[in-house]
Formats: sequence, C-alpha cells, structure tokens
Amino acid sequence: MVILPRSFYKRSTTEVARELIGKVIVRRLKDHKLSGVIVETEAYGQADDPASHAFRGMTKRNSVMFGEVGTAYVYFTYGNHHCINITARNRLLAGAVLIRSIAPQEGISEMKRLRARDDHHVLTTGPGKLAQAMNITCSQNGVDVTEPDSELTIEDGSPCRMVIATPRIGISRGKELQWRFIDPSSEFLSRKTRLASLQVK
DNA sequence: CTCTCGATTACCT
DNA sequence: GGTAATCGAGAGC
Repeated sequence: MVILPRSFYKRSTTEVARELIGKVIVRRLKDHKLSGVIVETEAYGQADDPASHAFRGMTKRNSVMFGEVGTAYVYFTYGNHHCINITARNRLLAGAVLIRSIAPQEGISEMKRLRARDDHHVLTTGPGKLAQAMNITCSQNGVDVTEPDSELTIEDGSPCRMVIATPRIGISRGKELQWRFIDPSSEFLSRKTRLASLQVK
C-alpha cells in the first residue's frame, strides 16, 4: 500500500476529513501489525470552530495542531479514553481531523485482546475504542504519519462510493456545522444514522 | 490553587 | 432512553 504524502493534508480540515474516508490507518507494534479502513471522521478548525481544542489558541496539549500537517494529535479525555487526530490545514494556523471509527482489517485477534472484547463490531466503532484497539496513547502524540517506518501511518485505500456530511458528535458548541463525515454503507459507524435526515453531497 | 467539564464508553432500565 | 465512572486540561480567581 501507498502512504499518503504530506501534501494530502495541506487542505482544509473538512476536505481532508472527507478524503480520509476509505483510507487505511496502520499501527505497527513490536509483534503485530494492526489496520482498519476509516469510515467516520470529524474536522476541527481553529478560530472558525468553537468546538476545536485550538479555538482559544495554542496550549501545551494542542500544540501539535499548530505544527506540521500529517502529524498524529493524541489527547486523553473523560478520565479513560484517548482520541487520535491527524493534523491538517490550509489557510488556518491550526487544524486536525478526528478519526472516529474504523472497520478492522489486520490484527483483529490482537485488537480483541487489547480491547478485552470478543465482538467484532464493538472493537473499533468509536474514537476511544479504536485508540484502545490499536494501543494508541499520548506516546503517539506528535508521530509523523507520512513516514514509511513510522509506528503509525495512513495509507491509500479503495475509493469510497459515497461520503455523507452530518453534525459532529459529543460537542456543545459548533453543533450546526456539518463537519462529521461517514461512509453510510459501513457496518462500523460509531452510531446508527438515520439517512433521511442527512445532507448528501 | 480550585473547580468545572469534556471531540467517551459501558452498562443499566 | 439515561447515567456513573474517572482524571487532567484549562479557565477563573
């Protein structure tokens, strides 16, 4: 497979979030290779986006969002969970795309062990779940996902037939923005989605 | 320094 | 459908 080049991430976060649907996230561990097809993402901006960690400027936690694009931004939340983003932007100072759900591909038995769950469908269907299934923690914050030898990369996949935009999940501000992107045919979305209410693009 | 609350999940009714 | 768990970031004093 081909690793997506840095130029892929030099666009608006909404474009990158849409384009990441159907791409493959690959995690290389000492004894295992884990991978999955991205089926759900969310775009986060900066001054244009009150839901973004970067909205109020740079802090210790979000500094990666202000650095080179194509970098993993991992943060810890709700006292239990890690979430992984890939930094992206064009005109703004900061930006990132949250990977919300993947369809597991390689290393499923190891993912089951890491998650302590046997059910295929609950392994990676949520940002906290997929981070746990791929053993992603703050140790991966700042990792370059465009480097072939990286412990974490994003690779090309088969083109997705359809991508739909919806409101983002779990936020209190910026709810009106349709910055969540899904492959509506996937069985591995973090939530059941009512297609009738969606904006198709 | 203290306090609030979160880009969530799992388990309950 | 509702909510407890859990703890660090960051905002406010």
